[in-house]
Amino acid sequence: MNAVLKALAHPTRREVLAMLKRGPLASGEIAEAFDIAWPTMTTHLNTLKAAGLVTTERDGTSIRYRLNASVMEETAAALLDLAGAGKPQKTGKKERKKP
Amino acid sequence: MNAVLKALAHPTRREVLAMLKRGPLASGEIAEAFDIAWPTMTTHLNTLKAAGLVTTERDGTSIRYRLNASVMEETAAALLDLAGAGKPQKTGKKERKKP
DNA sequence: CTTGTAATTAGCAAAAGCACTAATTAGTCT
DNA sequence: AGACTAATTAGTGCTTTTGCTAATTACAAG
Repeated sequence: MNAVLKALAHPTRREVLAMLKRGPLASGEIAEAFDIAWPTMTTHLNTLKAAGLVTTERDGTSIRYRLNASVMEETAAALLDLAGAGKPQKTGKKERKKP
Repeated sequence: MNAVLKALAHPTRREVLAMLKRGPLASGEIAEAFDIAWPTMTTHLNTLKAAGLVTTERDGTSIRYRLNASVMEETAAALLDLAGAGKPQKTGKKERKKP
């Protein structure tokens, strides 16, 4: 969760996520959309990936980055909990996965 | 929004917010609950205040810090939006498949 | 195998963030 | 007013983050 919030704490990375909302993109397509060097974007993408906010898959010559919405949804839920909002919190219990 | 996410990107500050969820506290009470020097906590509290996550009010000899839940709720909503969930954005697109 | 395209890793410098001690302000209470 | 308490500001060192250029890997195609 710390990694996720740290990843979200940079405007460029949030913009990348907003781009990926429309669909998966290749690293180069993302880098071209910004005014920064390609290796710098690789660093940002690595941060997002380490946080679990995006996943990657090879597609021929390029690598596609895909948004992982569930991680962000969980984080939003955690924030709502931190705000003391409506839902009664689960006292730290994580969602149970299918056994 | 950037300031809010940056403020949330530190464990100590999130713990402070969790404490304040139970009710407003004085700066000293907060600082004592952690293993850091008082001035360091003042810096963290200033960060939270600059982000709008807390408000302050004088109460006799001490200063009370109070959680501002609405800012965090708005941030959570923004994250959900970034995840593509909840309210539709201006595109109004909902889970559309690629043609 | 060699060339070309896509993307990452290495290595470095500038900027920002965090925590500390010492000094200072703000307000209360005799 | 003067002393005492609560909290913040100043100034400093250290670590992390960010962004760059140059070099390198990974894969596809001729």
